Amino acid sequence: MNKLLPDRSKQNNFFICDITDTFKDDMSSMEHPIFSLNKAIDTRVLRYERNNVVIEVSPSVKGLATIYDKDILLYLASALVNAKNNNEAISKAVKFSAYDYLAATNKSFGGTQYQVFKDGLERLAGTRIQTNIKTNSVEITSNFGLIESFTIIKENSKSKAIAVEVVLSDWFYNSILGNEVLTIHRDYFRLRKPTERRLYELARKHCGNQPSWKIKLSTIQEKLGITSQLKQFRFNMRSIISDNHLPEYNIQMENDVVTFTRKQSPKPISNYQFSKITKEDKVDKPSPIRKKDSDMPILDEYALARRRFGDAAVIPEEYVELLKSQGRW
DNA sequence: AAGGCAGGTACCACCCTTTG
DNA sequence: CAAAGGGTGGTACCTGCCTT
Repeated sequence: MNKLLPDRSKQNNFFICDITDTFKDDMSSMEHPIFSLNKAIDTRVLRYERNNVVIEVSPSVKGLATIYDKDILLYLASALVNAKNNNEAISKAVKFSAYDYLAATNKSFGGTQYQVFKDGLERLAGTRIQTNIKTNSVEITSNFGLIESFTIIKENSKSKAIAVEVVLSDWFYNSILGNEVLTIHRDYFRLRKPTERRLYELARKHCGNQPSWKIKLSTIQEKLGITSQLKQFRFNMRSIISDNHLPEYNIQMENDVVTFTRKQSPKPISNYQFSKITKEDKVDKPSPIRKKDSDMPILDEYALARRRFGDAAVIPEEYVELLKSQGRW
């Protein structure tokens, strides 16, 4: 019987960068499964091709980064975004303690957790992504890791806290500078099954604030990155549906069509918080999205707004007005 | 063909102990 | 008491064999 993990968190919200969605522009509808759902070491090369854009995810000998390893990136994104919102200086190199990470992501503090944490860092650093995204009709092939490097610093003087310094890749860091922030429900970290975690991500992204969203079972299997047979996946889906653990969304399945519905009525859109942007913040400051030193593809405001308010949702006029007043629309 | 089922592998939580 | 480490058992995805 699959039970939710205990809730150890005291925080209400968790800000993340939705890093699997940062290959924007011509790839806006892409949901490439970058992270492995398999618990066994996964050394496959994942390849995705669409409209002459090729994305390849290659593991190191340690295997592909898993969906659990992604927690590290979520934690880092959260920490950086919070620091940025507090007007603190941020950089690509981030130092933090393993204990803080475990606490923030609802994990226990057993010795194995520290080992798992270290293995996760290795997989994150080892997993390489290669893509040939075109910018200004120049095709550039770039190859980068999920994180650039990491250093474990053991402090044995006063505390035993294991400090870790992670250097983020440009790709990830720029997505934070670009303010690509969504809030995920804290119960995400209580989801035990990798499949459940991916399902929540998909629901969050595609269903958003819409009342419902339908997708074929075989399509969702592909988007999730599930490689087992369809019959096996169908069986697993039934058990996930009967568990009904996903925060914010219900799932139903009929004739191999999966339907997501909101658990509660969506928040009134005028109360929707779009990543803490207020008029006061923005008017006299350049938009972080338009950072000059950002060499990543710039998201257009429309795509950004669509992301915030859901693909089919109407973008609130006041938000459009806000953007217009800043010359960003 | 399609579903049932068990085994492999690694991960994670739980419990307990050690360390400062 | 908080932080870190170790051992053990449950869990999840995938694979492949077996049954219907």
